Amino acid sequence: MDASGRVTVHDLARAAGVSLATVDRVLNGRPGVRPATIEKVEAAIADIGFRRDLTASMLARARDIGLRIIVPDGSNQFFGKLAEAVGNIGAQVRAERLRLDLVRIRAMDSRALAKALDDITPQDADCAVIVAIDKPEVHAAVERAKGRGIKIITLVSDLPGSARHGFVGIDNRAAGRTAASLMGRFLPQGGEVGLVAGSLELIDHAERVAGFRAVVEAEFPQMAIAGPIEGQDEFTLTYERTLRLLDENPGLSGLYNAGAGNAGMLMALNEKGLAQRVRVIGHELTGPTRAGLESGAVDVVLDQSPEDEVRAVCAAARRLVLGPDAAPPEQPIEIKVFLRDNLR
Amino acid sequence: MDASGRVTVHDLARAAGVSLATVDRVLNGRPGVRPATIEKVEAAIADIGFRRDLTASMLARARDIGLRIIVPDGSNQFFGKLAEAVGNIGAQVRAERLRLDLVRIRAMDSRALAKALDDITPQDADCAVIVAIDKPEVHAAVERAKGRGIKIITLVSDLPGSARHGFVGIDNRAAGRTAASLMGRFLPQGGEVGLVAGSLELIDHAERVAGFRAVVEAEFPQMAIAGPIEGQDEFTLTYERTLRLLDENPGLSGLYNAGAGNAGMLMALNEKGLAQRVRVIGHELTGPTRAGLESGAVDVVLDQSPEDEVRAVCAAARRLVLGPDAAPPEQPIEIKVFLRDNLR
DNA sequence: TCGGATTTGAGGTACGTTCCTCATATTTCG
DNA sequence: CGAAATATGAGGAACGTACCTCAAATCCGA
Repeated sequence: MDASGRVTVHDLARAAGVSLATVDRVLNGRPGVRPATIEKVEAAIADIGFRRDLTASMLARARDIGLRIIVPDGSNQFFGKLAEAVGNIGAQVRAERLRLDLVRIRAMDSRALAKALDDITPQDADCAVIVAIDKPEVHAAVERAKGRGIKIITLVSDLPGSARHGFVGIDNRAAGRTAASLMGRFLPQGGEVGLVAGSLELIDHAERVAGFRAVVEAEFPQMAIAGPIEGQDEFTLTYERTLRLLDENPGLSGLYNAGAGNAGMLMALNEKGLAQRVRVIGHELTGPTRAGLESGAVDVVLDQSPEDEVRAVCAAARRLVLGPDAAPPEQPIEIKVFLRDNLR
Repeated sequence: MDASGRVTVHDLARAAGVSLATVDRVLNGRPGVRPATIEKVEAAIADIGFRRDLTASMLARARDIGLRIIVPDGSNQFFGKLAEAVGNIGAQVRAERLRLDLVRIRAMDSRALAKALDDITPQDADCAVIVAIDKPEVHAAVERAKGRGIKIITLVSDLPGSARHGFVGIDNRAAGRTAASLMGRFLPQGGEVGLVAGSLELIDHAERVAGFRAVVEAEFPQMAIAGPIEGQDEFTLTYERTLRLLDENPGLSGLYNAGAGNAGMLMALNEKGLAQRVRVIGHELTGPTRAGLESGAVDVVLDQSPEDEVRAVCAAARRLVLGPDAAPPEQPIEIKVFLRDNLR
């Protein structure tokens, strides 16, 4: 240890009894080092407690870490906010040498997603971030990208069973359970609750619905469930199907929307004059849900903060590209619970 | 990857028509530069969009930013978690050249706090972090520390009207309002709710109680409030006073604890066999509240994450010591809402 | 044991800033 | 106007790591 108290690569080389060049090869995973030597260096790292100085490391590599973030396009408010968050956080992390570039593709189009992945060269980006669709062509494109040395992170929607390097998003089952737990307490003498989703073919929506169901069955047997209806996260479709749901179940006392079509659902509710009487729980703090909270039409919004998610993606990418101690340890994105009273 | 479209101090010097030395003087607030020259440099900064490269900056200054974090001692579970968070986050941010050192003093002892502040020399730390107590001796000590060039950040509990450089903590009024909003929905046909606090002389507790009251009066007139009782955040006192509260109000259907004495309150509740019947909302996710959520004795916990707060303190300190773009923009700590179903 | 392949060493430059010294230019004021 | 005070410039050495080149040492199989 030198006078500054800081353990440097030089100290490490001395401690391991090898040259600086070899230490560098080990630290940066370059080839041409015998396993025995690698072990010697790693032992020395643990021994003297070496930790790579990230500020120096970032400075020395003299290049950015590039992330290509692929976000579905369309009218979905949440993905709009996500894209916006990429812009905001991107500006902030530029000073830390992370470069975020955003690409938007048609929603639910797995071909377009695969093509966007194939388009990425190692020159473009070190890391690809995708909102996954669980289809064979996507799995294949992920494999190919990995073959080119590109790291893959799934965002919001995971790709189970694939070789992606990491996932950033909330636990959607827990979100559904939380919604049910609140709804059950809101309706202590029971009642009928309508379920709304975008599509049960979207893994996150399906998981929320399943979580909701599980808690209702286990803990609130006095509650009945109507639906789910599926509105494809589109305004008009969600509006129409909600209207029908309300007509068919005139005594409805609660509504849980596990999907994104909040505006349509709320319009139907308003039209029926039920906005204040029916307890409403929805997802994602966007224009319509925020307005709903403020007017009292919506009671609770469960939110996955796009900003937090983008930040987590940045941390994960740093970790993947620079090594495990380049970022705070991975921690799951938390589900935020908003009422009118704790809105920012 | 990028052919280095990077704007450096050299570019800045050229653009401003001054030397590198002068740019450095302006950037780091060193004396001996005419106002007119400073303006010239600042104009050039805006003009060419210069942003200081923090990785290089941190590397070059070759010293850590030191934070002295002063946390109350005692049986309060939350401050225990806060101290723990300082340890954890401290280990993480060492690689970013932040040095956190923790000092614990007797809780509620403003003299001890003032002394701890006076003990800090500029060699020890660049920045002092305190859980403030609103007393003259603390104000005075803050002034003296500022005089020595030490930055001051208040944590959890602010020091209104003082010269502290920043505050990190939640909006406690909003927390109280949120609790009331949930409680009101939990008891749609009204009922009596007991209020518990540590001490109304603690600003944060008082604000929570006030927020709770305000919402109940404005929106849930069918609800009645009993208390508040004050348990000094101590186990036995809170236990005894809760028992008395339950005896005097046998029909109580809700309990809101704005303070930290959750263990005592829950023990009383259990002893009366009311744990499942009474709706309970408390603060801070600690051992007792977590157990309460899991057993069903507690319905909701409002939490200010100590980890988030320590991280925010680090960001604020960086901003104070290195300049405004050394950290993400200041954003308030959010109130987290936990039910059993979204526990981590 | 030789020759080629692989592994290791030595040393340098670069990254963008901070902080230093010393010299020179400019301003201020008696 | 001249001397002292103040502003500015020029240049260089860190900070700790990455990445490069070239040479030397060591390994391995035939």
